[in-house]
Amino acid sequence: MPSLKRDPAEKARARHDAPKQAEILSQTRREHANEIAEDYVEAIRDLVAETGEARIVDLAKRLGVTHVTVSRTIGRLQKAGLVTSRPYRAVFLTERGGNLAVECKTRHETVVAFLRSLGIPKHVSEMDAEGIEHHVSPETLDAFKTALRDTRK
Amino acid sequence: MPSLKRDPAEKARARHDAPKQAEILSQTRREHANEIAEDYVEAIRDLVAETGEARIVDLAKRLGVTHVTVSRTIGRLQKAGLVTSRPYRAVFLTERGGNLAVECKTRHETVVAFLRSLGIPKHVSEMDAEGIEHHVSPETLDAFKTALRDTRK
DNA sequence: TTAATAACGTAGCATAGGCTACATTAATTC
DNA sequence: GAATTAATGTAGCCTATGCTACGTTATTAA
Repeated sequence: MPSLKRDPAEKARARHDAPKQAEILSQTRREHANEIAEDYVEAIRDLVAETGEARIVDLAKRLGVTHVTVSRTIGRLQKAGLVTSRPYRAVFLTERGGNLAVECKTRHETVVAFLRSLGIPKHVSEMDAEGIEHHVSPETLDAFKTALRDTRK
Repeated sequence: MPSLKRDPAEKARARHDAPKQAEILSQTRREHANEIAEDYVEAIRDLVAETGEARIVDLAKRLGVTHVTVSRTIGRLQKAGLVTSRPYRAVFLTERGGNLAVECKTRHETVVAFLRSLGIPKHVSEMDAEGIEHHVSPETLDAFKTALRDTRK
């Protein structure tokens, strides 16, 4: 019968790596909060590069959500200082938003190139990179770049 | 002055890859829904292996959230058929939950081993793997395994 | 056997991120 | 210049995932 108050020895063992694991998972959750911001600034940057401006409808199409969701999220990004927006006008990146976008873009490209270098097909690389890129630390990104250099040699 | 109805040519260009990109991002969002389930079944599996049962408090400690969050999530996992639970009792995995846990564990270990093989330090590998593992397709996982085999040769 | 306490449950709040339905604004067009 | 329509905004709903505060249950210990 499982007891409500467990053997302290077992508890200690169970808890041994718990704080460390908890910290890792908390960190991963924190990263997730940034994923959407990164996806948005990347999309805004692309649209501005392609058409000169980022309209809410086009962001909605590119991100696969409704314009309502985009509109609300843009409000949050504006509060976060990543974009500027005025009612019924296009959205643009602030300097901070632009820097983040560039960082995301290069990181994305590195991850895709690295996966491709492992022989993974293009569409799979693109798909996986979209999820992976938000969880790649600078150290790991460097390791990817190094591996790419070595492959090309 | 930005116009509300844009040049159709520019619009078409902007929208060119939008559906594809939207689908990728939607898929990534869908994956996210499974991430927490995977983290939970892994934690439950570990606790059962270590102490014979998975109590809510211990899950809370390991996952870095309060027991309330765990309790509610366990309810969802039960509805999803991944765990069994009764009030004031420990949580256990169903067969499906167990299978998922094993799959997650081996995938996690593969990702960590692969990152380690790139020269990335242990703690960084563990940290990044926690985020990356949920976004690794079977193809990419195979590529990781192959790369590991080649490294060891 | 009763009191203490650890574990768990419940109520209720917050935020993020989705949605539909409908109102409003601004650009185009007639 | 008025009508049309695309783009945007607003209201309101949903789920998931966090939380605190407080009540309840079950085990342990006095």
